[in-house]
Amino acid sequence: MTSIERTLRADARRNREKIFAAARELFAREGELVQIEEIAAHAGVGIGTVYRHFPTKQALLTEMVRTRFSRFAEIAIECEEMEDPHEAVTCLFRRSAEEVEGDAGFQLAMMGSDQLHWEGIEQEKAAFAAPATRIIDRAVAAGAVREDLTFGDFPMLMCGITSTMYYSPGGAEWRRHLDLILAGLRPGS
Amino acid sequence: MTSIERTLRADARRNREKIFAAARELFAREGELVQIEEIAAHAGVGIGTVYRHFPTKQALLTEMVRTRFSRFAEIAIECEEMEDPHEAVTCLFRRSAEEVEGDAGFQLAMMGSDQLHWEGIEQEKAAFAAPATRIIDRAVAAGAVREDLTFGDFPMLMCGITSTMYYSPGGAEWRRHLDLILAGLRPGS
DNA sequence: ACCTGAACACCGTTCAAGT
DNA sequence: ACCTGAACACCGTTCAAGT
Repeated sequence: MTSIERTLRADARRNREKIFAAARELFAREGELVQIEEIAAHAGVGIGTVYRHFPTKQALLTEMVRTRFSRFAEIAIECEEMEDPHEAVTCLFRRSAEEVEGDAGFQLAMMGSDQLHWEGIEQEKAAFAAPATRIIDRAVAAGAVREDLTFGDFPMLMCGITSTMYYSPGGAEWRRHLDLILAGLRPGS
Repeated sequence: MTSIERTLRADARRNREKIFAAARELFAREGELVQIEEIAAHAGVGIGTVYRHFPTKQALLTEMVRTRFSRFAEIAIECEEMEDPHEAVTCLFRRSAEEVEGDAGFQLAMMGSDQLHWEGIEQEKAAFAAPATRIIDRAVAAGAVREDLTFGDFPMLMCGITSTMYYSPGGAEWRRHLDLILAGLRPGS
């Protein structure tokens, strides 16, 4: 709980949480198509209350992406514990992708994670980048992946996989995409 | 020139062309952010005239994507002429990607090329699919790429590469993405 | 036949009035 | 302090009036 949330009046904090939960559910289902009025209705508050807690629609969505994204650091840390350097890399890609599955809004966010759209989650990015970089560097050092692989490739490739999820929803087509990507990481290009 | 364009009054046809040219330029530069009013102003006509020629904004954009996309078939046919089966595949990916470069609107279209958004270009898709399928099947038969590669992988992978172009504009980062993809197509996964 | 732009609809955002 | 929803702004789309 942040200090802002701590100092909120009890009813205001409940409202904030209801708005957040509604937004999360609807954003996951409908992506950027969610309307503020719909979120407000679903949360049982007026639109003005939504704007009191989140200055813009974008700010609300960013806040949700932040919480979702923070899971990535945990995943990376878990993958890092794997013995085999190559399996750790595979784990990093696969589990990150699975985390995005089923949340259209989060997928959109991941597609543009380099972009201005999603400023404000720098801290979460850094918390993920540290273990993820170690995983990739270790695999490079062990000769388990192509020697020019860097952490910077991760968001780029993730963007591609996520695009497949978003534009070919429901199916498991993205797993095929992932497999081809992983094949491309093998050493000796 | 389609039969519809042929039967248009001379001034109407000129207007249609001006609208189309304006839309193409602005869509390439601004993507989906282009406003109809801006296109109309740039073409020197009223907004009503834009709607007379194209029933919706989406229809106008689809029409432009259609002309852009028709280049893909030509590219595929040229790539097919290459001696080396593997080089033909590389050519197909690289030149298709280059065709999309520098046109933000077209990139958006390619990202969702499987999707409803871009219905109405089936004919152009088929004209591209035929030579592209031959290129890929030939490379598979020659053992030049992984044996499970199919034409269906092309739009999926293109979607990924195009996402990198769109979300990391200007840079050549997408070429890195392409290189990793191509590496993933090598035989023996 | 075709063109025009005022008017309408929709949705993000603001703010005066209420508790 | 916080909540509410009518009102505003913006942009896609329509349609009555004009040539």
